[in-house]
Amino acid sequence: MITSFTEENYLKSIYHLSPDEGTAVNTNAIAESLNTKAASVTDMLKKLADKEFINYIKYQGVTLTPLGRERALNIIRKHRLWEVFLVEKLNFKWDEVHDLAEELEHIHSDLLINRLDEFLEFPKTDPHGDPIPDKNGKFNVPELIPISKLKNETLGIISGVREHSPLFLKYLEKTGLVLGQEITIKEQIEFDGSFIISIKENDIMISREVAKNLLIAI
Amino acid sequence: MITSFTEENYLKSIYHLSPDEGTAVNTNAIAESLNTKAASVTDMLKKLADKEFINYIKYQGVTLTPLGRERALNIIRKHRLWEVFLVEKLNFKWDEVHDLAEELEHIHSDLLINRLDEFLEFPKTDPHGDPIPDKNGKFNVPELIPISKLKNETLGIISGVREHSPLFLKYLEKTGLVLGQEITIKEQIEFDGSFIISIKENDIMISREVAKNLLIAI
DNA sequence: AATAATTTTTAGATTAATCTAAAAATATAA
DNA sequence: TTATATTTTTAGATTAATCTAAAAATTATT
Repeated sequence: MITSFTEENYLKSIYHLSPDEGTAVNTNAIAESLNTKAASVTDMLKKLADKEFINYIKYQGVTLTPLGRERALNIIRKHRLWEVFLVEKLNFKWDEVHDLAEELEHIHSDLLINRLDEFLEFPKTDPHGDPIPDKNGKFNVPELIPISKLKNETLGIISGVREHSPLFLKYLEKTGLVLGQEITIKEQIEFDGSFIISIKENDIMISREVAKNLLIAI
Repeated sequence: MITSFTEENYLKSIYHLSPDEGTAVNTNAIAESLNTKAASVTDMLKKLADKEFINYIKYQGVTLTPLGRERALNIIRKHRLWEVFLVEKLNFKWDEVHDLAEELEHIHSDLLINRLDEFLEFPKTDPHGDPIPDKNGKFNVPELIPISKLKNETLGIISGVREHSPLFLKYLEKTGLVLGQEITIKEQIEFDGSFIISIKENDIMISREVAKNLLIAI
């Protein structure tokens, strides 16, 4: 079954908005995430339901069918592998690759993406630490915890982000908060929820907002 | 000025159908090359003329404006660089890359394509011997001559093809008629216009049809 | 449980790209 | 040079994706 770029973006959006597999996703949430209107979403949901990519009951939101989930993961796989390519081979920064990957993810060829995977030596994560599904859609969800939930004196390695905006990523880069960096949580300031963490022998302060969006492997 | 995939395919088609810059291209020729109908072409020509990519006079065919030519060459540049990438880095065969490059050529980013160009070490030709325009749209047209126009005892190097169908390319590959291969024209058979050529100490026969589509640098 | 607020869907348009069929213009041939 | 053939354009529909405005359904609140 052929899918248009638009359909693929809807499937991806529904996937990303599902906290777990069974929970239904709202029309409005999809509309917001795709910068479109609820009426447009309803139209597309009917179409995706016809094609058996989603389970759709009027007014009740949607869930992905196994077929829809497979397709969504295939697109996410492509997105993340292209991101690795852009960063590893073409020297893009991690804050520059998202929009390009949004285009590249829609290139329709499993052979191409599997060759790319091989060329990149089967990376397990993308430049933001997000896991890359293998050709069968399987991937490990690493157990990452936001700094905001960690206790003082915890030692860990920066391994992912919850927020992918270029502004946030550039800030992290500038501050040395890059993937793989070891840090220690020193203390939380009660007043505003900000944190003092130590990184490379220095103590630095990060806001609660940053702490919530920086993921650590312990 | 943003261009849709469709508009880009029209520009590319018009470029490829212009034997030289001044000569107008017919509506029907475009329709045939894009597998569409003349009525659809007329509609699109009006649009491209509005956007100042082409000079269009009703019933008189079209030529590219400098802007249209620039855009066409930019797409061709992308197409050919992606083909090099697919062959050199992802181990595709020269008969497998066309359709993929048709998709990849529409990725909108000059930065990406310039980085790719650099990564590939600024190739001058694609896997079929076609020249790759540089970032300013400049390229050398190599002087290539079809075997069918060469005299006996001419020695030359296979450097391009006039026909890009996978069937033809696979045949060439199987027969050892690959880019860079040195050959000598031995004789032409008057009866059917076929040729006997020598390649790696062996004499082989190729049809007139093949001889017309195999380009040689002398 | 009735009312208010919110969410979602329907109805009816719009735009880009396409089509078929018919009309108009151009090119070719008697 | 008139008639015929071919090419191109116009007219009017169609499809995918979108929109606004209004109606319907669901959820929240008194």
